[in-house]
Amino acid sequence: MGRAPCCSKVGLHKGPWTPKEDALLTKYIQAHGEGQWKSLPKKAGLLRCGKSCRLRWMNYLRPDIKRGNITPEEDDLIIRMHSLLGNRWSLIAGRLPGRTDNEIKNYWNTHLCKKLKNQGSDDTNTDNMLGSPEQEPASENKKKKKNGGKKKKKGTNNAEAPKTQVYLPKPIRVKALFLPGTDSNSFFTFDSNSASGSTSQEKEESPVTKESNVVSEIGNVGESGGFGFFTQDHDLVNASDIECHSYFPTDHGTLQQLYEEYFQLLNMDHTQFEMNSFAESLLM
DNA sequence: AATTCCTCCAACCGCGGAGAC
DNA sequence: TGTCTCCGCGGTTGGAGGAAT
Repeated sequence: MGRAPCCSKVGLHKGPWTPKEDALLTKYIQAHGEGQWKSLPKKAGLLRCGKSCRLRWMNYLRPDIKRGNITPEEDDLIIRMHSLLGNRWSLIAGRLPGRTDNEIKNYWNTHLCKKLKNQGSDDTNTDNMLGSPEQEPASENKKKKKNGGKKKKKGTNNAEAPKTQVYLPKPIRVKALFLPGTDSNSFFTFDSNSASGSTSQEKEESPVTKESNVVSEIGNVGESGGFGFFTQDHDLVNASDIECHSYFPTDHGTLQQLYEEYFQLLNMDHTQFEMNSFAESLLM
């Protein structure tokens, strides 16, 4: 007995948005701000569910949305971020100002997946990424569907696809931090999470071992648009303020040093950061 | 010109986390 | 502590439009 779709209420519109609906939504949000999505449609005079309104606003109507083709620089960044983070579209989108997670997800599924396959890269196989589930391009799914394939439900394919053993605490969403007075590379997104959140199965392997793997993976990222890290005092240090601001350190000694610094923080009982945070912080 | 196939992307669906109660 | 509601995310679908036959 599944949950009823949020738009199942009789009389609510579904499908493409009309210019009139867009105008109503935009006008309302400009007057009252975002949020309260549940009650927003009623107040704005829209026959839509709140979820639909949120999606429309976030993906298309927001004034800071950048429309148009993905640039080669963005393309490159998406590939590198994806190799590190897997299908964390919102995190990747957070690194690309004006781009939405939906847009990046679509772009990945339609362009990059294909491109990387043609290049013989294994990056399309997300099994080796940080906890991302295996994923096929949308077109592949569609072909399956056309051949009589059924919609894959979350959590129903565990028996078929063996779970990866990669340690991955589920991240908690935290708003991106904007460090004033610097360029767009200076903002910094991180996840905070308790390292104790892992399951007994996940604990079988030492976090040190797994995190070391992540560090070695970071080493493959190559140059990145700046990064930041935590100091012992937990201050954020913006990479643009330090010498190596534009390039990721590629020598293992530096990486090892950063990793050890991170691991010390892990051992502090009041502040524990998950490995993803570390990896992300290095990327930012 | 008609039909089929393929690609792209806007939008929907279901799930899980966080916070309120 | 358990339940409920809201929000946000990732996966998936469906249709429009272009390309190929």
